[in-house]
Amino acid sequence: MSQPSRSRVQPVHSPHPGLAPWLDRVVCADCLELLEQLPDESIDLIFADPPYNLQLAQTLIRPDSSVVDACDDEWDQFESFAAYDQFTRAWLSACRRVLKDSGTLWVIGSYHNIFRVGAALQDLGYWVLNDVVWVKANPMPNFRGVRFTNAHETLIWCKKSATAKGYVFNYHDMKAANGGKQMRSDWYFPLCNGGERLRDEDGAKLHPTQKPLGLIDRVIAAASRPGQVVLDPFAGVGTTAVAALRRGRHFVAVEREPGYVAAALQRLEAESDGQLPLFAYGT
Amino acid sequence: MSQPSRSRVQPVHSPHPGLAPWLDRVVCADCLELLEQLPDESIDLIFADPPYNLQLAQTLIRPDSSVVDACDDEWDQFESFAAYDQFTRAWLSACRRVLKDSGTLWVIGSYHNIFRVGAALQDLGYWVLNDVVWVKANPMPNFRGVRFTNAHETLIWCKKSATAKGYVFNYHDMKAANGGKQMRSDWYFPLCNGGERLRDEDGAKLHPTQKPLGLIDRVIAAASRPGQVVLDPFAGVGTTAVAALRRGRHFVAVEREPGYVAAALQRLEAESDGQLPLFAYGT
DNA sequence: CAACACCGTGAATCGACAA
DNA sequence: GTTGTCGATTCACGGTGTT
Repeated sequence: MSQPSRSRVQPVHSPHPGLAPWLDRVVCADCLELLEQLPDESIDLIFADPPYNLQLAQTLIRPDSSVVDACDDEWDQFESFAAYDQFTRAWLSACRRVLKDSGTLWVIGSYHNIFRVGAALQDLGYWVLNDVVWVKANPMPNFRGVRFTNAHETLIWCKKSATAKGYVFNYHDMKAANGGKQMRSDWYFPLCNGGERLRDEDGAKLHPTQKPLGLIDRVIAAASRPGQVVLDPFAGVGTTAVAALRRGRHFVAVEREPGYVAAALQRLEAESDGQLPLFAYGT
Repeated sequence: MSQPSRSRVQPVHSPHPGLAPWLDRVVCADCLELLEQLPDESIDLIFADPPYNLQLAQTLIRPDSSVVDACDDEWDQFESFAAYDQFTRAWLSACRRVLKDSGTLWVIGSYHNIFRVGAALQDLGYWVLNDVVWVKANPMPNFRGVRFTNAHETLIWCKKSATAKGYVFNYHDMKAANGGKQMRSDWYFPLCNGGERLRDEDGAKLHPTQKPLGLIDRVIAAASRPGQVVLDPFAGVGTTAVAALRRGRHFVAVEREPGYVAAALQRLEAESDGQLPLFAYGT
């Protein structure tokens, strides 16, 4: 990891010392390499959407004989559960070092990986505050009729340790957003599609698993305050960064795939309408 | 484990050899002791609602009897998780031996234990088919307003191995029960209360976590056929047995606490209206 | 222009059996 | 183990085109 190669338009008088080179940047790097560069206890909130290790065995055909466009990307391939566990513990450990004692971590996953992630974070000393289910309005059906429709994903929300104090939970905002009743652990959102889904000129999706902005917005609105720093170690096409920007939070976005980084930068520059400093590439 | 001490009213001409002493019985025993008595590959469906009280697991299983610090000590957490994992792997292994190759296992839990259970069963070779969330119609609010309302629990449905064939999924029944559309992985049920909740003369709950009958009925209806055998290694007050009985499935119910066993027997005798053989106590 | 029909698609661990 | 055959199998939403 070298320093970013493009300088910002304006100097930032940051209340976040040591983060300046990466603050409000999308950095193209392996997340472990970048996390090594960040100071201890510098991050308020982490949202992580790691590879799910789907282990797809064959092509899936719909009843109308069309082929499902599966997530078969190289970055989602792991040799074994043991290899996935090692990867998981590595990034969770690195995140724990940079997380403030008052900070919290969110991870999203499916049954393929979430149990392993949950056990690993408990083993590392994180303390679970809630698990939350994203109930999908419009999931893909089970075409063969051999299982239940996979209609949800799971998020885990945890603090740094059982004894950690001072984490942010904007209880009243959540209650207000839920019609005056306490926000529950089941969240209903549609899949990311329509105009929100990023596509190339041919209409192909830019990212196989782009998350809905509304989902991440709720995470940021619930568990951070304006001016705090949100880290996304698997930033993809930058949905977390966009949500942070709109909510007035700083962000540090890390993504290994240059194509995703380019899409995220384009999205953020459109979002900020030229008012934001330029966003930087790492190496 | 001795043989049951009370004989049945009628001989059972069972298509389930080796299970006769425990078939359609509530056995008062530690589940590991009873599982040792069951033949290999004799069970079609297992529903397990294991304890997740870490303090309980610690006092029961921790090998040494050293005095531990308060439960907010990190080392203590590790010890506690390790003890719980050991307990989990033991009963999951025993269940896997008695499960038919075509059988499936369900486990229910909350964020306190479900990640550990899920990782353990994957490590043991079970293959997850679905995770299912029980979305609670009427959850207990979070009185202190420091977290989201804990409004769901998680069930994991798995088969014996990735290559196991022939598991039961009554797709059309589930579809019909869902108004003609595929049954999804999010199930909406109220908590067990009202007339369904078992209480003593003082109105106190007989069991702290009695599950709603509708939830377990859906599990049995989805994943077993009439005449098959359902095992519940943590039977509590016998909800699984009642559900199996009503659906025409045989059951083997194991529960360590005599008070719960007594409640389950009373419930089943009322349920069967004298038509069932007497239910047996183990030791 | 409104209403309707049609089509594409989404983190998916998606057969059983005989030769 | 591999291959070929037979058979059973989809929901919600958004975009486009037609009536």
